[in-house]
Amino acid sequence: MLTDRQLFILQVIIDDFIRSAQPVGSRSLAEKEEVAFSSATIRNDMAELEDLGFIEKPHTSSGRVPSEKGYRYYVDHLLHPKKLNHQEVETINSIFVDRIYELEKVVQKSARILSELTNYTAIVLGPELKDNKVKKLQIVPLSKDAAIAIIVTDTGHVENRAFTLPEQVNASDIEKMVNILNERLVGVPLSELHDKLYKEIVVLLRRHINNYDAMLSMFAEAVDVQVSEKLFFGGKTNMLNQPEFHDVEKIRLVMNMIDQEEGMYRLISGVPTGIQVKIGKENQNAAMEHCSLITASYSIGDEQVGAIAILGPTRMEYSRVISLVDFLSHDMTKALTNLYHS
Amino acid sequence: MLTDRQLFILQVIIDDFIRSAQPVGSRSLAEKEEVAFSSATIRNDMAELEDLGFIEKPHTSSGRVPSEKGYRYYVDHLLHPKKLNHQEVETINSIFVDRIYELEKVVQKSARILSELTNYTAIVLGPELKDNKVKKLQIVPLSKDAAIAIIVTDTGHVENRAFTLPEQVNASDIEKMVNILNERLVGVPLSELHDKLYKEIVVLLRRHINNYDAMLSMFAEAVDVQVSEKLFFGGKTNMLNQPEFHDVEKIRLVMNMIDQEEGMYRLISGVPTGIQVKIGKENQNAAMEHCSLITASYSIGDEQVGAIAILGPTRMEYSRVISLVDFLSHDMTKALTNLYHS
DNA sequence: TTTAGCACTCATAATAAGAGAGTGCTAACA
DNA sequence: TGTTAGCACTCTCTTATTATGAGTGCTAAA
Repeated sequence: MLTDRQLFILQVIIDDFIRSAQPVGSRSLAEKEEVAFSSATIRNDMAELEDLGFIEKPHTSSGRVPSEKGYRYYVDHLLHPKKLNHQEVETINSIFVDRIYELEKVVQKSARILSELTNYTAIVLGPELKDNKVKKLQIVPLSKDAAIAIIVTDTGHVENRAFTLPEQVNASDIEKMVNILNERLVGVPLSELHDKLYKEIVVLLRRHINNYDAMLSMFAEAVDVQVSEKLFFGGKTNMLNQPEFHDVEKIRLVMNMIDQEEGMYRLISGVPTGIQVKIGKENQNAAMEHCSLITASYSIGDEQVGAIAILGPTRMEYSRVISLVDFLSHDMTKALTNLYHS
Repeated sequence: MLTDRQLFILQVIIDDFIRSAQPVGSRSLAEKEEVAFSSATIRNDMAELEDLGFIEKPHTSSGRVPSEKGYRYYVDHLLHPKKLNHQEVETINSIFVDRIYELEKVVQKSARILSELTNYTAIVLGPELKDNKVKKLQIVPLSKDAAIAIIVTDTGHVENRAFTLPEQVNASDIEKMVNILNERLVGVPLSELHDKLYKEIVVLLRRHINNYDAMLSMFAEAVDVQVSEKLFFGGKTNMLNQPEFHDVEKIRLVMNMIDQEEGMYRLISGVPTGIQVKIGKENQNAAMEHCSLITASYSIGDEQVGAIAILGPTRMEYSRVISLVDFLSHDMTKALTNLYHS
């Protein structure tokens, strides 16, 4: 069982290491104003903390460094949330002065600003579209055999995709089809589009359109493509500034990870509601072994639709980052809810 | 004046250095099969080449390294274009099996494949849109005061932007407006859109629509936003694999450069027709001091519309990269011209 | 004109010696 | 019993010293 003093020492060690990136020794700790014990006392407690696995020594006669378990305990029990200063609040709020229907821009800007505030890498998962409802469908023929399908959703998102026109389909067929689609599909959530097309629409098309089956399958395919949420990044290269990544070998893995959206997507999508901190190996990913990922979800109304994340070294300013991410996610939820849920 | 032998030696030095990244000495050169002179002879020629500034020594007693001037001469006069092998041709051609109207995808894929073939960073500037012609305009109201403007061009590109609806504008106004816009603007190049709106359309709108001036200015603003060509990247982190960038300081500048699209855009847009090689300081950019940039333009018909670029260390496989970039740019021109210019 | 030979240079690697920060342990102290 | 002072010990890091060797420039011979 840990004494209060030991916990205090653990906390000071971690705080210090987060600041300096240097192993911290008993002597330098004892010299701190807020620490009232002698270096020997601290050494005893350090030995205990090390036995329990909260801190470790890079080598026999060096200061101590927090272990992942130490960070974990720190995040779970020792953290006092850092209050954001006026400046920071201002900066975050400035994200939302933009025209809010330009959702992509807002999200993009969030990522940029968050990375600038933290000096880490920010990743924002744009709001999920599957619950967006169709506002308008359009087919624009480009040539004899190609056309563009356009879907506008109630949130102002526009999806478009090219598809091949079957033969024997003429302009009036297309017009009829667009009419039918709009009559029947406006208000339908994107996630149900495919089903509706094949269950309800197919019947109507059969009646009115030549070669309806080819046309429908082409269109459906165009529309069906996974409307995946998009990732936005800020400060992709910030990791290069961290002293623990002064070694090119270490950085390569991480940079590759960041740059290859797929892996990041897997990591970010499907985070639980609220704030989550994943430290080092907890990320279950070799590239992230020396990184921590702090995520926060945001919602429209009660439904979680996206996430914000900060990727930094395990030696991260947890307290400050958590506050920032928390604040932004709430702001985001507020803004989106106001917009789409009132 | 350089003798043939000196030029040959220069070429072998550069070829060797490109392969090994190590300064090359007279002895190791003399040992090569294709070199028939003694190391002493080579030393004499090297001294000459150094006097003329084509090669230099990192320090007094090390082998020689090509200077920028050396690379320049090499690229301009010594290069024998490397024939692409079957595999490479296949790979590049595979880019164009995709449905060609999915232009963004094709361009994206080009960047990826080019970076994989070269192990450098590939940048592709998507085709310019300013000569695209309007195929269809659409306004989709989202709420009382917001709407989405959509422009579809004849190349299948879809631009969309949110804008604020002025008060006193009702659904029938919008419908009228869309009709007028489509009647008058289909076939107009995007670059002339703004002018046409304010010269021809404004007159018509005045007659038919409430609050036409507010509506027009809102719409025009939405439509006016610079439809800037988009950059696509492949292998952003490939630079990390280059031994000359094993130092984090050096890499930071370059990575920042790559990541901040703006600078890259300035560098790539406005390249001349055909292949261009910019070596080191020729790029006029501190971050690119140790990099070379190989660019090739591609066209639709006779008109240059975009560019392909490879960014690598000055110690780049010029011969191979030039061939690849050249081949791809011609393929691209062919594909686009077939599509849009026939 | 080319090449062999040789002294010279200088980065790199290996080795040794100190300095210093930090530890663990013991014994004294409150 | 918990805390602290003292001290020997460990181990990294820095600096100095010394080979080692690849490579050069120069001279003289072929």
